[in-house]
Amino acid sequence: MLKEETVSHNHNCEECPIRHRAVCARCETDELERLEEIKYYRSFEAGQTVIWSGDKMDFVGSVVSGIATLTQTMEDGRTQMVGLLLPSDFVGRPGREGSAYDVVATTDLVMCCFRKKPFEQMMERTPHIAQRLLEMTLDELDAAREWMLVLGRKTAREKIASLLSIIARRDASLNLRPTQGALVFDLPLTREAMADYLGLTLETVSRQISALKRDGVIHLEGKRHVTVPDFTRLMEEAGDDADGGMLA
Amino acid sequence: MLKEETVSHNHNCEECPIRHRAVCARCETDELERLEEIKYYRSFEAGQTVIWSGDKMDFVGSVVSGIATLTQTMEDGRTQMVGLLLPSDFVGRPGREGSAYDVVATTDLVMCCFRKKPFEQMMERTPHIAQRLLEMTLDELDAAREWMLVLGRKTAREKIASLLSIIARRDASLNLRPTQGALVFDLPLTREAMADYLGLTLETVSRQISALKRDGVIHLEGKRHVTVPDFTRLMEEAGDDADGGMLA
DNA sequence: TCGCGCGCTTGATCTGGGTCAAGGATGACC
DNA sequence: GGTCATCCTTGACCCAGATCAAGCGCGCGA
Repeated sequence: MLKEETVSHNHNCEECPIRHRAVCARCETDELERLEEIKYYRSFEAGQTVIWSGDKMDFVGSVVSGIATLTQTMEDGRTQMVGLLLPSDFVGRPGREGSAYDVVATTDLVMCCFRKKPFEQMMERTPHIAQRLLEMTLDELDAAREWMLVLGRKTAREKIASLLSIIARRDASLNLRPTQGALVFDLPLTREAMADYLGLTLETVSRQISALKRDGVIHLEGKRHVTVPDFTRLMEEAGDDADGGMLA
Repeated sequence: MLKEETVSHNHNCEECPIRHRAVCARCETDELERLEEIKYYRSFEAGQTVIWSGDKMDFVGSVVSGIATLTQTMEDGRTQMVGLLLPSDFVGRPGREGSAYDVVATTDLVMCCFRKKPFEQMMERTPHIAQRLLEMTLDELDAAREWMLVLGRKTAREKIASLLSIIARRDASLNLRPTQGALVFDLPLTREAMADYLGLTLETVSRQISALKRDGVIHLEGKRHVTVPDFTRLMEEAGDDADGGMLA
C-alpha cells in the first residue's frame, strides 16, 4: 500500500511557507533554532491515514501543505468530520497520550512534526509557543462553535453554501487573491467528505450543489472547479449576515 | 427589571469551591494574591443576560455557581446553543474585544470576574494561568467536537440520551456522588433550551423524553427531576461506547 | 380562592432530507 | 482501445422530525 515517507532534508524555518501562521509564528530566531533541532517532515499521499483515533501519538505538528480531515466515527459507521486542517493548522494535543480523532490526508500532505515530549518541554520554557497555541486553539473553538450552528440549525442548501463560503474564504486568505469580483477555487473534498462535514448524505450534497448551480449561485467546471460570481449572494444563501468579515 | 448586583465583599480564593478546577487551579499562593487584587464577583438572576453577542466585554471570568448558556442566533431567529457553562468554566476570550455569543444565566449565577486588561497582563507574567487556560480551552474544543457528532449524526432519541448523560456525568463529578447504582439529578434547562442545544424543536424534545420514560430508561418526578436507574443503558441509548470514561 | 401565564405534553399532518436504486463520466491500468 | 473502479448524478419513495394546534397543570399574584 501507499507508504508514508519521512523526508530527511530539513527545510529552513525562516523561509517556511507557513512561518507566519503556524505555532511557531511568534518565535524569535533563537527559538526557531531550538525548534529546528526537534523537527522533522513527514509526507502522506492522498487517502492515507495519518493517525487512527485512540492510537498513541508521539508527535505533534503543523500542516505545511495539503489538506487533512479530523473525523469521528460511531460503532455503526456513522461518521462526522469535526475539523478541516489546512496549511498552518496544528495537529495533536500537548499533554494527551492518544488521538481523539482519525486524521486522514485528503490530498497529498506534508507535515512539520515535533516529537511530543521535547515539544512539551519547549512549550514550558518558551511562552511564545504556548501563547500562539492558545490563540490558535481559541480560534479553532470559535470555528467549531460556528459549525455547531451550521449542523444544528441550517438547511441542506444553507449548509452547502456555508461550506463553499468557508473554503472560498480560506482559499482567498491563503493565496492573498483579491476578493473583489468572481472567486475561483477547487473543492478539496469529495461529495462524501462534504456530506460527512455537513451531517448530510452524499446524495443530498450532490442535489444541493446541482440546485445552486441551476440557480446561478455558483458555476461548475468538472466536478471540483468552482466559480462564485457573487460572493454576497453566496453568503445570503448560507444564511449569514452578508457583512461577515471577508478578511480573516 | 431584574437588576444585576455586584457583590462587594470578596471571598477568599483559598476556600473557593472552584479553586481546583478553574483558570486559577495551578496558581501558587502569591499568584492568587495578585489575582485577588483584580477580581470581583457579580451575581445574575435566572433569565438575565450576562453579555450580548457583539457587545464589548471588559472582563473575563469563571462561573462560581449556577449555570449559563452560550448561544448563537441567526437573523430569522433560529438559535443554537454552543456551550453550557457550569461551575469552574471560563467565560470570555483574552485578546478579543467583543463577545461572539450571547451569554445567558439559566439559573441564578455567581461569577468571579477579572478586568480584562489586567488579566491579560497577568497572563503574560504568569505561565500557570496561561497553561491552565490552554488546557481548559483544549478540553472545550474536544467537547465542542463531540457535540458536532451529536448534532450532525445522531437521532432525536440519541441526542436526548446524550444530553442527559452529559448532565448526569457533570453533575456526578461536581458533587462527587458515587456513580454506582441509580443516578439522580435535576435538569437545569427548559425543554426549549434543550431543543436549542440539540438542534431540535421543543415538541420533539418533549416526545423523546416521554418515550425514554415510557421505555424505562429514565424516571421522572415532576418535569425536571430525573432518575437514571441504569447508566449503561442510557449510554447505549446515546449511541456511545458504553465504556466512555465515567470519571471525567 | 380564582384566574392567568408559562412550561410542558400530546395529537394530526406535512415535508426535507434519507434510502434505495439505476446509470453516467472520468481516469488509471492492461 | 477496453475494462474497471471511483466518484458523481438523478429519480422514486419513505420516514423522522418539523409544524400547526389544542389543552393540561402548577405556581404566583390579586
